[in-house]
Amino acid sequence: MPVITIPPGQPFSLDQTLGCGQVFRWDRAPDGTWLGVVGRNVIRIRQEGRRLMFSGVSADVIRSYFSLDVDLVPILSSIDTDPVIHAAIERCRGLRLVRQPPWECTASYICSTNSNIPTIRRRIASLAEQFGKPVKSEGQTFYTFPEPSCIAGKGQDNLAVCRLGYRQPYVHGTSCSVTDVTCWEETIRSLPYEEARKEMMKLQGVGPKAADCIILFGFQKYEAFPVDVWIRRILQKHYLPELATGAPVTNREYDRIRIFAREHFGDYCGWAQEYLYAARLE
DNA sequence: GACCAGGAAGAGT
DNA sequence: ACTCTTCATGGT
Repeated sequence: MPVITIPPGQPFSLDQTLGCGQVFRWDRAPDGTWLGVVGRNVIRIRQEGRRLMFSGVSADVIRSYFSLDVDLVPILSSIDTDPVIHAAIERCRGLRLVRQPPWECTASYICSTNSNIPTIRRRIASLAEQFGKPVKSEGQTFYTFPEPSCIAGKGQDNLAVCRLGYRQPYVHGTSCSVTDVTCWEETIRSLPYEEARKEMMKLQGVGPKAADCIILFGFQKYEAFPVDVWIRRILQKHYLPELATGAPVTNREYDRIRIFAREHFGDYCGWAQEYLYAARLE
């Protein structure tokens, strides 16, 4: 089995990275091996100290997917501006933002609205099983995440079994809009954050929160700061007490929070967001 | 049953 | 440009 040795001084935790809720298609076996489908490949990967044992793709793909080429220490130093984020960094040290395939990320976060993580995972697994291509590995069958044309082409009837609820027409509509994935990807990639955000929000089912998640997880624009109910709660408690407690995230509040975060945490506030989110439950 | 979950669209102001 | 309402599904 191929091995990557993580350079000394580069924090990395596979469990934190795959378990924090940024990705929806990875499963952890009791022995600590993670299994996931990325692109056309089934990946198995396990961490023992500073060694990563993996199969299914090249070492370069692993390094890129898990952002092991990103120098994490200066990023953590730059966002470590107060005791609250400091505690989150201590607790989740080694968490890295993953480089998610942009289209899969887009469809995933359209499916994520107003839902909990187990439900989101089931929806995305169902999309893959219905429309993706089967891939065999060690005698088991897995499914790639489907291209937009595969979802758009088969009509709404096949989509119904995925039980997306009111999100179904959004997934279908956006699948129809993104006909040329490569071209669409390059367009978004070439735009600066604010413009990419506006462009993403033209897609059906993509509002401010989903747009920020896609830009952060799919396009590595680290100044994005997605605001969901958890992040709002955390910021209300520790940073912005003037926000009303328990209220829904209005549009105006959303902007107020993300602009505060950008100024408070700096250019890498997206990393701060993920550390705060990952540490949310305690 | 009520309430919540990595919200967004559409209608009405 | 800002509220208010509705939306479908599953977990607790």
